[in-house]
Parts: sequence; C-alpha cells; structure tokens
Amino acid sequence: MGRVTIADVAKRAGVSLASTSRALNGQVASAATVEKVRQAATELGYIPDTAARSLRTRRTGQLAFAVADIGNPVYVEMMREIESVVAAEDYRLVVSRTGDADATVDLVRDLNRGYVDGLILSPLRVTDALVAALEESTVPAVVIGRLPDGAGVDTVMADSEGGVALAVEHLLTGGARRIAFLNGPADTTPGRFRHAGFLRATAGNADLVTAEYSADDFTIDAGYAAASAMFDSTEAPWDAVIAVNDLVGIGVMHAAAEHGISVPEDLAVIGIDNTALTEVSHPGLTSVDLGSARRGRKAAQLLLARMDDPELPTRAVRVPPSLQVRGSTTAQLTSVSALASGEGRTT
Amino acid sequence: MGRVTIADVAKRAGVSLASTSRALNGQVASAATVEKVRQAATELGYIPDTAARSLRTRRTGQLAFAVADIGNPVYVEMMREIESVVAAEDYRLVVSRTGDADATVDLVRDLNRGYVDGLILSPLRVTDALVAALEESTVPAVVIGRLPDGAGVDTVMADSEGGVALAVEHLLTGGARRIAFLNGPADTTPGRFRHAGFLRATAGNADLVTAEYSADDFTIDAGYAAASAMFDSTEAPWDAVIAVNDLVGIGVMHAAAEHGISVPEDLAVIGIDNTALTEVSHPGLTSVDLGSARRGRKAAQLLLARMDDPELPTRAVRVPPSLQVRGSTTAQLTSVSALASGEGRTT
DNA sequence: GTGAAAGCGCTAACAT
DNA sequence: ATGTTAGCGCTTTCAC
Repeated sequence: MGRVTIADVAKRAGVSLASTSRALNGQVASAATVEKVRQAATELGYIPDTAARSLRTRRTGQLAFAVADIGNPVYVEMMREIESVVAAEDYRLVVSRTGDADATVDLVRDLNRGYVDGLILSPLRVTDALVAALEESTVPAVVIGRLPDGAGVDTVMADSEGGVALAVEHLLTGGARRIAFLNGPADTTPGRFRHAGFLRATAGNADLVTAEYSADDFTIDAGYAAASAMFDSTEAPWDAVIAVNDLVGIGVMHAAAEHGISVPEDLAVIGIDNTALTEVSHPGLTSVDLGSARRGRKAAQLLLARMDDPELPTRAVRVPPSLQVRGSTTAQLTSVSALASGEGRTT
Repeated sequence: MGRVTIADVAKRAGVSLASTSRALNGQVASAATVEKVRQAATELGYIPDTAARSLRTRRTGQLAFAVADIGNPVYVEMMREIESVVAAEDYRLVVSRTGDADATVDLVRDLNRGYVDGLILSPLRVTDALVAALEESTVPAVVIGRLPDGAGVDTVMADSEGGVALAVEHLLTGGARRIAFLNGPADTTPGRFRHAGFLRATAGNADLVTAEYSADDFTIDAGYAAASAMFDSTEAPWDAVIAVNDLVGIGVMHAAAEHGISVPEDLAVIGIDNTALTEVSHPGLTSVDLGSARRGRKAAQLLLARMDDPELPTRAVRVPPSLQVRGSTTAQLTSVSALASGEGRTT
C-alpha cells in the first residue's frame, strides 16, 4: 500500500472527503463522524501531507531565522529562544545565512516563494534595498537590529548606547582614565551603535583619554590581532579596553597575556553580549548584557502576533541592557564565584 | 494585482503553460521560447510557489537537522558544516530538537508529512523504536552516532574508544597513574562509548588506579558539581581527569580552582570534542577531537548521496580522532593525530 | 451536519 | 518543440 491519503480515510470511515477533513481539523462534525474518522485514520496510519495542505491554506507552519553566522554564540542564544517559542506554537524553524547585503535582499525577496509564514532577521548591514524589500514583502518579518526611523517593519533592538554607558561608568568608578574602544567592522549595525555609545558615554569628560581601534571581524582571532597591534604601538598604555563583543574581548585578553599585561591589574577588559564564554575565560570577562535571549524571545513573540493580525501598528521594542561584572575588571570577583552565583544578571 | 502564477507568465509570453514550465526549469524548449518566457517572468516578477511545486514533485528542497540541544557547541559546529554543504545544493535547513526518546520517534514518524526530503539526526539515546522508525521511514536519514549493527541506516560515527585511548596514552606518557573518568549521563550514546573507551584503554594496566564518576548532564554546571563532589570525597587524589566533553571539563577546571588544585601541576584535565571553548579557558583545555565538523559535513554528503540514489548500500563512516594538547596537561603544545582508520566501510 | 465539487499552482504524461 | 490535460492531496465553498 502506498501513501495513505485523506480519501482512503474517508472511504474507510464511510463518510465524505469533506467530513473527514472537517472531523480531522476540529471543524463542525457530529461526534459519531469524528469517532469513525479518528478510528479509520489511526487504523490506516494516516498522516496529512504538508505540501497539499500548504497549497490550499497558503500557510506552511514554518518560520525562518536568518543571521550572518550561525556559529556566533549570540545568534545561537537567540535561536534557542526563538525555537522554543515557535515550537510551542507548532512552527518549524528554518535557519539561513544572510551572506552579504545583496544576498540578504535576495533572501527577503525569496520569501515570496511561500516556504515560510514569517521571518526573523538579524542583518549585519542594513541597506535601503533591504528595507524596501522588507516593506514590500507579503511575508511578515521582524528585524532584530536597527532600522531607519519610520520603516514599516517590527523591530527588536538592543540598547547599545545604554549598555556601553554602563561599561564606561563601571570603569570610571574603578578609576580608569585611559579607555580604548576596540570595535569590529564599523559599517555594521553593532559596530556603528556600540561605537556611538562609546563616543557618547565618554564625551565631555575632560580628564579622560580615549581612542578607537577596530578589528577586522567579530571573532577571537581578529580581536587578538587588533589588540596585539594596539599593545605594540607607541600609544599611551590603556587602563581599560571595551571590546565590541565577547569574542573580541577574549582576543584582547589573549593578546594581553602574551604581552605580559595582567588583567585586571594592569588592564581592565569588558566585552559585550554576556555570552557563555565570559565565564570560561580566566579571569571571567565582565560583559554588557544586551539581552540576546530576550531579544530572540521577543522577536518570536512579535512575529507570531503580527501573523495573527497583520493590521497591528508597527512596533519597536527595546530591550534594556545590564552589566555583569566579573574578574576582568575587578580583582575581588573571580570567574569561579561568578559561576557559583549562577544565572545572576544585574540590572 | 495579486499573486503572479505561471499561468500569467504563459499568457504574457504567448506560449502554453507546459512550455513555460519547461522553459523555466531548463527542460527542452526552443531558444526563442526560453527567451520569451524569461522576459515575461521578469517583467511580471514571477516567483514560483514552493507548496505547489512540492505537491507535484514530492520534493521540498528542505533537509532537517535534529539534535538534543541546539545550544551545545558541538552541535552548532555540525550545523554550520551541514548548512554550508546543503545550502550549496540549494537545500534549506530545518532545525529541530529531539527531546526525549519518545519525542525523537515522533519526530521521525512525522517525516512522513513530507516537509523535508531528508534528515540528519544525532540522537542522545537510541531505542529499538527509534531504529524501527528510521528503517520504516520513507524519508532518507543519516544518523550521527551509533546504531545497532545491521541497522539499515547510514551512520557517521566518531571513534570514541580510539579518541579516549589517545587521551589515556597522553596521560600515561606524562606520568599520570591515578586517572578518573568523569562521565555524563551513562545511558546516552556519548556516555556509553566514551566510558567504554576509558575502560578499554586502562584495562590490564596493573599500576594504574582508575575510577568513574558521572555528571548529571553534559554541561559546565553539571561538570562543576560532579567534580566538586569528587574533590570533596575521601578518594585518593587524582593525577588526571578525563571529562566526557569539554563543557564538563571546564566544570572540572572551575571546581579544581576552587579547591586550590592547580592545573596542570596538581591535576591534568582533558576534555572531549575540541570545541572553541578549549582555547578560551585558562589554561587551554587539552581535548580529544572527535571530528564534529567533519562528521557534520560527512553526514550531509551521505544524505545527499542517498537522496540521489536510494538503492545505495547502507554505509557507516567512521571519522578518526586526534588529540589536541593544550596547557591543561602540559606546557608544551603539540598535536597528536590518530592513525587514520578507513573511511567508507560498507556494511 | 453532511456531501459534491472546485481549485490552490505547479509539473509531467501524452499526444501532436 | 509545443500544447492539452490530468492530477498531486488537501480544504472550503456551496447546496442540501
């Protein structure tokens, strides 16, 4: 016996195709019909076909999550949350890479193939073409990141400026005066806003010496390379470095160790994202928590809500930052005690 | 204007529906027809509908990757490789959680809904019901892990025994004689085989003192808890601990630090999986590389090959292990490769 | 509450 | 090489 279709079930149950479909989908049907159909369906081992149903209903039961690098811990964290939210509503999750700016636009255009009911996108770079594609798309999307004001697309954003301000504040309290910001690629959303946050937080503080460097990528290796160059240069020695993310921050710590610079005594280091890596490094890496898990969760919720009601006004949710202090900025706190304190997140 | 269908394109191009489809899909068609159709399609902004095509062709262009925890670095690494292999062949990747044993079976049964063309599964626990479901499934699957001999399912496996043997060998060479194995849940595939490898590698060595413990989970926290209990107990002090994976190994290092046990001087620690975490911890964690990236890549290739030809004999590929030595076992850094075992053994 | 029938958008026989 | 037509499996009017 080949594939069991709803027609087979109908025949076996002795009712019409239509009644069978209704009984199976909880539509109006007499109790007797429902019973007969259920029975027949289980006996036959009937499993409804996704493609046929999608073609008819114009819904796929699938959502997409698209990011630049699925390997980045921040995106993994988002993905976990998103998966758990959407799986609870019986949606499957498709993951895709955004690739470069053009590829990202293609990806959004491709949504019209109708393979998903919605998209959560976290683009590294936002172009006009992308915004246009997003607005024109018939498939609802939520962007995790920053879009131009007035874009008709739901967004969930981190408060990068506020977050970096917490880091700067913490360093100032600790007595740091010479603070460097080690950025990643500056033309990206995180690069731009985290850098802006640093400029804003340090501006107008006369006895502060600052400078900005940038790593070629948001990785440990790139952070290590940039920090090495930084330490080798003739610049004034820094009291502290704020890295654009934890990976780059870890790279800084590696470079520091190699240069005989001890953390936190000679140099304080702060990362951003508060990923699991922060508790693995030694000393633990103080990090700005931009709420990646919460952003993922929120994005999923926004998407589900919009799919439920396309007429909803565009929303922009901002997730508040917090600072998690660890050994890389204070001698009192070791990575061990930070670990023992579990999931504690300061507000 | 609503959705643009192939009928619209046909009309505009002035040719039949069938010719349009053929022209679009690279089937036999005159150059002139192809040109007209291409033209019409782009003018109209035609985008083929996935559901309709799937219903007709019985292919979705989607593959699934199912694991217990998408957050685990090992699975992330596999996923990256898988994504890159299948994306090159224009497949989309659906990620799902396996959940418990029953849920895993349900997941496999659910494949008959036809939402993917194939599955890559890395189950934590393999039950008879799972093997049966896999064998009965109409959708091809590749298992990353261990299946009972003779199961008619393609598998990609790590050489856990060989890998652990490398670790033991390394420790013996370094002079360790009291070696503990810190397992994870023992009823899982990794738990079982890695433990077996430890027993085998240490068996028959009279002047070796060994013991096995187990952590409740494959996580840092569980490793930390188990190691703490271990260090608190009255057992003979260990020269070395081999952890079931890197996460647990990191937990051991945290516990050791807290107990004033210094690594590697007082205690050597070895992890398994050789994830990125090994280079973040301090000292770096010596780790057995079981080839997770290669296993992911290989699994994807096997799956594509099987989809291409369902009549292929069942294959069991074994990926050779290697040991990456880092500071947690010695100051000098070297890499020991395993003797390459044959790849592509046919069952 | 139930059944007959239409049709979602596409591809693949089959005939020409 | 091209057109006609059937039909993938399902849901949803519409009429009773």
